[in-house]
Amino acid sequence: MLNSIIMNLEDLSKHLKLSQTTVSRALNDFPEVSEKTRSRVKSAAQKFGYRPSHHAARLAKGKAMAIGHVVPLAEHAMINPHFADFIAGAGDVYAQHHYDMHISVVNSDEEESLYRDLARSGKVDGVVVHAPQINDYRIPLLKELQLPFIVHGRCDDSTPDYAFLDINNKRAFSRATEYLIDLGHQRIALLNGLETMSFAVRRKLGFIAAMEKHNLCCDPALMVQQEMIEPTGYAFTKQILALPEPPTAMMIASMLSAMGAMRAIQEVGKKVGEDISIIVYDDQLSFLQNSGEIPLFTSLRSSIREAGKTVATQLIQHIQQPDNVLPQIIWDAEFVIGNSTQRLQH
Amino acid sequence: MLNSIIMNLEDLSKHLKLSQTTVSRALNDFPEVSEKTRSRVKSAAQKFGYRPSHHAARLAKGKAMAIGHVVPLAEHAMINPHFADFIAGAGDVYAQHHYDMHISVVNSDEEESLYRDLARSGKVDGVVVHAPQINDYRIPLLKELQLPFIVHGRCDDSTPDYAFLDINNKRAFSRATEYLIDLGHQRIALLNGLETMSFAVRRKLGFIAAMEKHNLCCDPALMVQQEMIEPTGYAFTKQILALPEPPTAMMIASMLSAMGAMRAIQEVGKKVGEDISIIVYDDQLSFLQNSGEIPLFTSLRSSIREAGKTVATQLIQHIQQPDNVLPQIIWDAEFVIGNSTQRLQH
DNA sequence: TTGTATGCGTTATCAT
DNA sequence: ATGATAACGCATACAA
Repeated sequence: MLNSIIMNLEDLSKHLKLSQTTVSRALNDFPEVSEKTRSRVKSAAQKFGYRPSHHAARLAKGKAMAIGHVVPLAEHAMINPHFADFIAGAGDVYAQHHYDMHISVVNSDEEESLYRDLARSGKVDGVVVHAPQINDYRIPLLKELQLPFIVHGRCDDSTPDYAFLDINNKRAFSRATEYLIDLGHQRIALLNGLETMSFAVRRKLGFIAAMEKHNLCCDPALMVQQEMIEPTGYAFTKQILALPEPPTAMMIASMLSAMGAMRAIQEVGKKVGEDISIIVYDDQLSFLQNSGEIPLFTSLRSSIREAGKTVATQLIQHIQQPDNVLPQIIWDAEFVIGNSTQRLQH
Repeated sequence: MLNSIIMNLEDLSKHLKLSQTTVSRALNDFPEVSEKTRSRVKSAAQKFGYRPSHHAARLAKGKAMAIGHVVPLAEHAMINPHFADFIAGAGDVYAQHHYDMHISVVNSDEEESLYRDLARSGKVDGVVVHAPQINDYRIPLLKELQLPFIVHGRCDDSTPDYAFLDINNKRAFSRATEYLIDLGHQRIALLNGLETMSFAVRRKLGFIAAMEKHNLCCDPALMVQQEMIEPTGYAFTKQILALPEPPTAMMIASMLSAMGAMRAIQEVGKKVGEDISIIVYDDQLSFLQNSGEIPLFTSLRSSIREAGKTVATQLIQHIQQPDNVLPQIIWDAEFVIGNSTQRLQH
């Protein structure tokens, strides 16, 4: 390959003594081009390492062939550990469909302006909305801008129609809580995520529904909403284990929190499963595997990477065929029995 | 704002009864435009929600105003948990400088082709090379393609000149190992990362250098190279604790592995710090904080998010002023005493 | 099956 | 201080 020369379509067509049109058609696999010409063109392109100018092609076509992801992030804020796996799944799909992935890291106060720019500048053909909030302003904004989008997660139910992929978090948590109750547990703690996140609200609703159905009380001292990381899981678990009447079971909203909870439990000399039962929501992050023949934790699980794939696929389909209306998808989390739950011993 | 209409430069200039040239100059803050005209143009642009077409501007300027990041990823492979924090740091800098971040997820076998496309298509003005390997083919490739790049990490020393930002991993590990030796430890385990990664090789070199300096033997049974995640840390630690002569201290290459090691240690009824000392390399991932007044772990630490910022800054500087040659930067990891190390008890 | 001419929406050059 | 006109490098409607 002759990489010292950078060729454009004009150079290449002159070299081949063909028109730019024909060369363009040959490279883009138009059917009317003769096989002979096509192979001649393609091998020349290969030889010279020709690649069409991205921006020229996009300008001519009027399509960005790119999807945007916006990551709101204050200076010292935590970046959501789920993000990488979601991106990996979505990025995989983009690559297959020859779409580009455009990621913007942005201060919260500039976020609206960013969405406007994304829509009007033609940088992207659509966006994925991450971390939906209660009553999220982005849904009406994106509708106004007429920029195709799909939400990973859900806003509250009062929000008008929009496309999303979400887990049935309420059902997942009510079901798992009932499982603990069936095992005889009555004092059950809820280690939840921040309640600005709609998934956390739904999980709490599911938890409460199960408890109330069985006439059990939700002790506020056993419930917390906080960032789902190891240290917070550790601290809260330490705290509730020191209560006069500690819980015998816990519902935990993430693997990272569960790691912290486990550390706290072991530190006070108790055993997960035997002395205290745990069910954890497992997003199957690639670096936090809860697998094996019998997994460490009894868990609710769904793959966030698969979610990324599905969201990306749906959005691309819609962009390519706008009459193909974006769906509302709700997945049920899988419930997997592991080693962290046992019948309550008396 | 009137968002129903999408205006381009021509529309806007006609509305203002000015030439496109003047409008463009006003919006791009050229000095020759009168203040009166500029403010008139800008407020009209604001009013109509005008944003210049991204691809048209890029085509005209001949610059992509974008930086690429390539994430090689097989179907079921793990995505590096460090990636998100690095991206957060880099993305922050891109936003400040009005650069776009372009991320490609790619199968390893298509990676070379992707780099060629990135370079020739003008999609990006430069790339960040992640996870450098021993004798990494990407360095000569990117040089051949004349695409500006900077490596996060380092290849082996035989590789010709290239720009990078790396930690002095060898010194970090030799220093920390010596600290353990000074505390009286002699049987020290090394829980390292995969040895295809150059940082793991350097860390091992540092470990061995310290041990040999003090005439201590590096028992192969106490050393492992594996993916740095919780389950592998757990399994290896379980294994070495069951040896007839278990180690009294461990050097661990990541926080995730250390979480696993801690779980194994607690499970056999021993205490981190008291019964076994641990020093961990802490990349300060935002979701794995090892902070507090006295941190849980004695650690070597450096912020991967800061690394992302610095790498991005350097690359942008070089792209904007190519005579501003890309540097080779080596940071020393900070050594912080926490609660996981103690003098060996006899 | 191939070629000609034009458009995409900017920025840059050269006038005025 | 402002304007007319020409790139930028493709894709595409229309012609042959």
